[in-house]
Amino acid sequence: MKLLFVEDEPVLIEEMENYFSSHGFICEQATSFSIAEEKINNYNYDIIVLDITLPDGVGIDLITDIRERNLDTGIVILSARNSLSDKLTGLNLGADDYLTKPFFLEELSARINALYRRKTLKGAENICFDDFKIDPVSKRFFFNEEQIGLTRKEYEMLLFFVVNKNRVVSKSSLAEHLWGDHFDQNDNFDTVYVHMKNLRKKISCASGKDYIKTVYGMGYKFTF
Amino acid sequence: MKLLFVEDEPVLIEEMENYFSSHGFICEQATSFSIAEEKINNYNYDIIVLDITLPDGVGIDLITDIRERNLDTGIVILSARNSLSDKLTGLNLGADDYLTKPFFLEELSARINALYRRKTLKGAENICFDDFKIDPVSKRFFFNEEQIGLTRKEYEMLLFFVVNKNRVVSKSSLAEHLWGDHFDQNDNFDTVYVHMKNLRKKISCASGKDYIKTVYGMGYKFTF
DNA sequence: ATTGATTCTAAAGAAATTCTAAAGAATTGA
DNA sequence: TCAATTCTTTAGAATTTCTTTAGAATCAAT
Repeated sequence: MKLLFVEDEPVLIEEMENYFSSHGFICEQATSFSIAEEKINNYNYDIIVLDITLPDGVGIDLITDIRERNLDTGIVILSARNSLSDKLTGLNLGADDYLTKPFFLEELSARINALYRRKTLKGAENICFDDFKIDPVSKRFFFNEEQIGLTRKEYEMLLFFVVNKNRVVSKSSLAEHLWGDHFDQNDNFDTVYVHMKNLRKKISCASGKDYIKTVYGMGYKFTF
Repeated sequence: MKLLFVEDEPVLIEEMENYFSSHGFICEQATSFSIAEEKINNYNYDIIVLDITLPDGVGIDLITDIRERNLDTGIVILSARNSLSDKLTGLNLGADDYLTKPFFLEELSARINALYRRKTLKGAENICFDDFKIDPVSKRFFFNEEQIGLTRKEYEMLLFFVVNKNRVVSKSSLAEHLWGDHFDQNDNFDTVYVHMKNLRKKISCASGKDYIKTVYGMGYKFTF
């Protein structure tokens, strides 16, 4: 679950990142219009929290970029002005929700969670393969109705593999997905290896099969 | 897949080389106009990333050199934020894409991959010949839908042959393509021979045919 | 604070790939 | 034909990449 915060106030953006990353979201920041534009055009986010007053542009203009790129991205608008017209323009352009500054993080959280629920509930009730079932709402994983306890990283990893089934997933893109900005190219893949090991073990303990193949020098491939 | 980075900022060029070589590309650097010119006139690259502001010349002037030499080379221009006219001239002269500095490596990556896809598949999803199929996205090779596990060198070698089908490929250009700068003219071709052997074996094991003919004293020729 | 769970680091060992070297086969041209 | 050159093949050494383990650091909840 990847969020992007577009906001120029350093204190607020830090607070949001802190709060949501500690609540299990993978977070990225964009502190200006131009940064936001570049990120939006090159990545997919599940939800984007968008301040509409930015030093180098009007946040609302980003909404069309977002919608062009991915119809499924949730958009929450933040505005200092409690102006009805901004709100309406934003919602008309395709924002999903609106919040007036100042606000409590808990309120933003409630809205993001609601949006997340709407998004995940919409198409995908449960993801099933063989005797496995993934419930994206409760973030749980089952084998024959028996729950397999996964940690957050393991769950995110599995979901990424399932979404990219039958495709070779490079370690870099896996790491980028799991750690976002915070994974840097010079880091080694030690932690990726460890999480892989643990995830594989849990899956094969339950089913006896190994669904994730290693593609030497390329990455991993999940098939079912 | 061979890239050339033309860029005079040492930090940036190192970052780019790091990033892309760890993502499976073969990379070379040119830190000045003159070096770039020399390389472009003597080697072929799949994609050239070209900073247009260089200490000893204007990068745009290289575009015509590149186009004269090889119509198929992808060109991505890097430019400072304000110089719109440069970008337009570049695109008019035959660049394929441009990127404004500063940028995220991931963005450059997205564009290079897009260009690569456009180049290698030109519309079609996969490259096919006889009962073989190459999927350039996941870098896999199939015979009758059965995957043939190739190592990276074998895969790059095969792709080079397929791209140059019906043409005699010299060992030098093959080595040049596979090892770039790191292959030096005094090296012998022992490893080329070994990889050839292994690639041929895998192909003929699957199909019973030998697609790669030896042209004594010249090189190899791939036909189908 | 203490506990327990998760995540990360580091290092050793395994496995796959890549390269080296050397011997033998094929091709060329004198 | 035969020497020189070029290419093929093989075996194994070196290197790179991946797995596994154990324990340290971090985080979360009591």
